[in-house]
Amino acid sequence: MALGVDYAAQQCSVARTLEVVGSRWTLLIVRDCFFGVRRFSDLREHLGVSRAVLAERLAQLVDDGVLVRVPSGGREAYDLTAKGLALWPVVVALLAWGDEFSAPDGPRRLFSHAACGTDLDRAGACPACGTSPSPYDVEMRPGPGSRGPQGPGKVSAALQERRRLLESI
Amino acid sequence: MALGVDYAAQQCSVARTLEVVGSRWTLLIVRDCFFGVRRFSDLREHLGVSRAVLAERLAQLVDDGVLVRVPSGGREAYDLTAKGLALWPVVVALLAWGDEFSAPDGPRRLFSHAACGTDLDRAGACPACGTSPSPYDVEMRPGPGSRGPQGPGKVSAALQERRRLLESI
DNA sequence: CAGGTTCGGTCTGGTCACCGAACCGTTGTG
DNA sequence: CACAACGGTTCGGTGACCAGACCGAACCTG
Repeated sequence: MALGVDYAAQQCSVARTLEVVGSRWTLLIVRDCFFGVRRFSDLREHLGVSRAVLAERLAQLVDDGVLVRVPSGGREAYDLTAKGLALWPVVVALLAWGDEFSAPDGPRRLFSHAACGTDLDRAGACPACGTSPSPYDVEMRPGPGSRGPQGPGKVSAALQERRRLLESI
Repeated sequence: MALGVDYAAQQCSVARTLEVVGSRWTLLIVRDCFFGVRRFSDLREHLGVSRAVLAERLAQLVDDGVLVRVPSGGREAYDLTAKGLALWPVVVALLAWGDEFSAPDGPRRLFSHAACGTDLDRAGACPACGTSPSPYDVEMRPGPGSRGPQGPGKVSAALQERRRLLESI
């Protein structure tokens, strides 16, 4: 991780993972990528992170093979790679814990299996199908804990719509 | 999180969770608690974190209800609360990702369901029973990626033994 | 093509978190 | 009682993070 980038002698896989995604903002950037935020300015608007840090994190994530930088309509965009998509269970686990202990009004977002419409359980699995759908097959919509868009920006507004994960905003 | 503790306006559960466990070392401390490390000096020996930071993190985790401080044989110890135990899926998800992408020799540790002896899958579920066992019912042992104790300390040595999770070292 | 705007960054100066090392009070132990 | 181990706290030094200024390239706009 940044923050004194290495957990030195740690061989443990948890530490190895945190070296990649353990820095401040990194996992929130990854989360936003799952939500379809792909552009520098959109990430900046939605996260409120400083330009310098965002640039550094994106470069690091590209370096680590979590994201790829792709030109898109004359501008740059960042897409999750297979390695990045594999972080979905991490995001789900963090989300579930936050929903359970820090969301008194209930989840702010709900996720459902697009194929069958069933809401996912806390582990990210579809109770009806008995499988854990890929994020491509997951739909997101506001939940009871939602208090409307959190900011005035177009990204916050877009994330209030029912939408498919990974679909570009 | 420390590191400029708050993700400000972020209402998202992922951000809320990271405010609690997103600081450097925090999740490694929690991981060690699952492994049975309970004492200040043992955590320090195993993690190599500075005294000041460890003290601050432990105090914060107790404040946040993830750990409880309990006297144990005249000394202090830290135990996971129910809220802390609920972080098991987060640790499992990070572990799985690290095993998949940063462990060329295979996992350093393997986990099995104590009740039936079956190895857990990447999601932390028991393929034989079809359930995700509580960490109390999980046994840990060295895997193919293990290169022996990573340090000379008694904690590193103890973690090379086959042992039940959460069992005090 | 001149002038302005948007985008995706880099640079800078200040602040705050992290680090190693030293210090300190309490609790066993010989 | 001397002494060590434990669980911290305190203290400079270093480096990460922040907001804000600056900058080059691409794209309108007239």
